[in-house]
Amino acid sequence: MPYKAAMPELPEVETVRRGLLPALAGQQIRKVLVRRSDLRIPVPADFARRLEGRRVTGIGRRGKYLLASCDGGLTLVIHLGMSGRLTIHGPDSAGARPGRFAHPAPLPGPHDHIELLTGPGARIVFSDHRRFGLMTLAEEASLPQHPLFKQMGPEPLGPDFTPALLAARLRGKDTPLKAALLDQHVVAGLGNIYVCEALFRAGLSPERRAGSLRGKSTVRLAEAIKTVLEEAIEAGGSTLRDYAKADGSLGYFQNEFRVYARAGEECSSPGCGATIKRVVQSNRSSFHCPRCQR
DNA sequence: CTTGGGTCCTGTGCGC
DNA sequence: TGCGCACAGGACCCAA
Repeated sequence: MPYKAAMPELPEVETVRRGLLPALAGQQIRKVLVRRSDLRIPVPADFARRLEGRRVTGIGRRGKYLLASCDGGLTLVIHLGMSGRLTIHGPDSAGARPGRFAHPAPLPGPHDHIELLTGPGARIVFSDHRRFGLMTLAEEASLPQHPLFKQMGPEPLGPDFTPALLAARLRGKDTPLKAALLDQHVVAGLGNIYVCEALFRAGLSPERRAGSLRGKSTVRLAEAIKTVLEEAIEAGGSTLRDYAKADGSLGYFQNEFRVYARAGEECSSPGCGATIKRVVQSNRSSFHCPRCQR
């Protein structure tokens, strides 16, 4: 099965965050265009009015969500869903750096739903042909209580994410490990690709009951999750320097997948020799090595 | 409470 | 060459 496009999971979102920083942080949002408001969560009717004139003070990330802090305590919340893209355009004249910005500015495409204008010709375009993504606003002070974040699990790259914490999150769960790790309430930011890859690196079967992990397995899993995410961010960062779009889709980490989309290929583990299998769990493909992963 | 399945959306790639 | 359909999947929603 050929690899198609990068799905925005934590590493891709982090790559987008870093790519967006120089174009948006410190800038004033002068004008907001909402061409379509029927995203996963409807864009609020007062979205443009509340955002226009604010200065972006920083860009953070929580799980797969981007959080653009604006002055006045307002936060622009962005989720890329499956197919969301943020493209940086302009500016028109001074400062345009070929290869860094997409230019000249094309006419808006049918899936360019929201534009943030930051200067003459300078803008950030949010496009999402499947409209699984969203853009909305929230008061920064109330973000922890926001429905999107209130129940969200720990950041896997945060200092709190220890094997003990992971063990506590998985304890008592009767679901397969695959489903448990896809659940954003257990750990934030993992999607199908990195769950597959982390489970391979940890030597754990995606069909293993989540509550059955003990000591060393939990340690291996927590370390595998951190390692695979860090490696993917590193790969994304290395390509971001060279390409125009802050969409996280041009990373080379796809070449590093050891099981994802590799059904039928030989396991890359030295001396294993088994064939990578694809099984369907929760209507999602799970790729794994039946010999290395128990 | 937990768990699992359906659903949304549209571009891509395959078989016939 | 064109048509129809399976597939990709993040996260919400609801039923059991």
